[in-house]
Amino acid sequence: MGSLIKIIFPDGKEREYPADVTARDIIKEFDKGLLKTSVAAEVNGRYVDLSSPLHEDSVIKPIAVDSKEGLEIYRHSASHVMAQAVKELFGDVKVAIGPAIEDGFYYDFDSSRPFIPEDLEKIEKRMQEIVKKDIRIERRDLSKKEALEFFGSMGESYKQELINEIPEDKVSVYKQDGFADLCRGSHLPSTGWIKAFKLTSIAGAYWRGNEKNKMLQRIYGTAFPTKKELDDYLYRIEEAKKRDHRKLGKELDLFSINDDVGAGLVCWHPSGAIVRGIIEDFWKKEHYKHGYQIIYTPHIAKVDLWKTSGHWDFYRENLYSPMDIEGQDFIVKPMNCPFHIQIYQSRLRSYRDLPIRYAELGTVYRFERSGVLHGLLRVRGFTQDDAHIFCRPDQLEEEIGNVLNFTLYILRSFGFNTYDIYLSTRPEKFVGTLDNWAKAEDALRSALEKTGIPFQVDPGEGVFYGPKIDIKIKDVLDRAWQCSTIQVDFNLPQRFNVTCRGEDGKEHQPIMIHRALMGSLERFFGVLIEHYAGAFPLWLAPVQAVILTVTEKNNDYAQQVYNALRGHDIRAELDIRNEKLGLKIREAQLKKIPYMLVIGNSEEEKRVVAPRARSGNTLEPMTVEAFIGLVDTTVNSKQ
RNA sequence: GCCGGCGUAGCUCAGGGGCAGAGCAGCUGAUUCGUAAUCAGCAGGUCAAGGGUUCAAUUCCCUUCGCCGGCUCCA
Repeated sequence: MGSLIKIIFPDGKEREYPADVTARDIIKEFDKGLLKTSVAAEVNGRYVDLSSPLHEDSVIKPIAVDSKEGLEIYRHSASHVMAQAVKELFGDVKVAIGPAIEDGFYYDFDSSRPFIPEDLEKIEKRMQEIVKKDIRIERRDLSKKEALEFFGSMGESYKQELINEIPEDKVSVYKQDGFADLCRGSHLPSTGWIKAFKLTSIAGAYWRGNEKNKMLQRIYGTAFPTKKELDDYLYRIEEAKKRDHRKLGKELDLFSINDDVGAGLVCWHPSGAIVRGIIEDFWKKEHYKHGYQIIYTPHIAKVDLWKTSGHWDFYRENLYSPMDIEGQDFIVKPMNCPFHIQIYQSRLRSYRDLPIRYAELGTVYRFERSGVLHGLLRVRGFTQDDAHIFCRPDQLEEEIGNVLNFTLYILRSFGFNTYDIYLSTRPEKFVGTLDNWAKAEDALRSALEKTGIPFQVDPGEGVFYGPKIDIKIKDVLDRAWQCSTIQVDFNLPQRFNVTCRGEDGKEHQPIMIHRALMGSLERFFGVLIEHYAGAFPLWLAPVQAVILTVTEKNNDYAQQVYNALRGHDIRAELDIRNEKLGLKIREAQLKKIPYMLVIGNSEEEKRVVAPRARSGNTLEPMTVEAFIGLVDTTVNSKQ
């Protein structure tokens, strides 16, 4: 008291203040208007409440409600308001944790009675009341002992458990009315700040994410600074649902997953199969170009193969049970690698032969727990675009670089230009030598750096047998799906005793690289459907053009046009039904067919077609040859 | 696997202890039509499956299967 501290403003100016000045006072003096939009302040790199007194020389920066940090604070306070509402409405609940998340917030409760959807409305209503009361949110710093007693007296055992794990002596508690929560902060000044929120769903969630613990009830919600932003968000969610590949898959007749067949097993319908066929053809052509050899291997094999590989021990949970064939156990394959190794080992290999790159569109089956299945994105049977590269240590870096560039080239061909890339390094349990790991990690890292694309390192997240690069693609609901993976493997070559004859005439062990570019065709197709909202670009579209007649009088000419297109390998359909043009266009539009070729009397007279693009644009009438040329150019550019 | 919700015609969905409903799609007929729905008629069902309660179950209860939202898991 009496002493002064030096404050550095956001604009760099300095001024002195008494030592108990609050962040609010300073921001107010700096810019009064700013106070209305600031939810907290960043002081010396730490977030503090506006009401916190500053005790030392500080660099201060207001946190705006619409900044990333501000929104997080805003939502975190919204989750506290929800918890208060729940505690008020349902007396016997205990609170667990309630953070802000990417699109909103959640809070986990331990409640003897499960929440039902109607409860959400009740809770929302109570939240409105709490917001209306504009209750001050106050911070109190307590010693751990005080905090333990405080939460103990309320029976909040989860909070006690959390307190016990906090290393510092002091903890902070945020209070609003009778509700108090253990929380690092910071928070909004009062509940009245919360303008727009909505509770979205109820779900079970294990305490601390561990399935051995009790399952709690989680309520998800979201909050935005304005009603408009909330509405926009909810609208975006609705729009995203329209792109859901499960919905579009049915509407566009692309695939089905049928109870009678079994959960997680995909049937590709003709239209979906055409897209898959095009993807596969493209994939094969590019693999030959990039020095791969394409192979085929069986769907079942003796279980011993997977005992040797180690999968039988490590991943038994995910393998289907063996079937007895003439007294020997066979299983349906969960991976392709052992077969590729067998092919490698079918004769003696020289170091001169390496690298050997075997690629296969291999269909594998893995048991996934029923709760995790999800359309095409998480299934029990799928086709990997798999490859195994056997190379010498000195070839590793170049091979990884090639694979990475190849992957990006393929993904870009399908219109995917942004990804999340992760480099996972050596975990605690690992096989192979430290030296090899270091070399492999360096090879992966340097290959990634050469692409210039940002990536994230996940320390210790590698598989036990080697480091890896994962590339994730985001779907429209912003869920990230792993497609591409590049993994170095020191383990399998050892287990199968994979060797090559070296320059010195002795046996050497090559390194194996596992890689999948699209991951699985099923998942990739699912992501593709959502990416394009079912409106596939011309080169992938199951039907590229449909010929629509105005009346039956034009049938003969329409048939000639159809034959011409078919003759040029254009996937065309002929709609000569006795229906009005408007209906035919509507139906073609709903099927998302790229081009509709309208043929009436005037087109027939001039021997032309009148194309209408999927966008709704009508093009100038053109000859069939001109249209074929247009299709060829567009297909070649993959637009 | 766990928590919650759901399962009715090919699709989207309403209904509800006492004869099972609509729209679209389908079929038949009429209509010959110019850029997102022509009109009329007909047909369509073990109400997911199995068990229980009841005079009576599609409806209420239990089990199983599947789907949806999460959790956990994901070589």
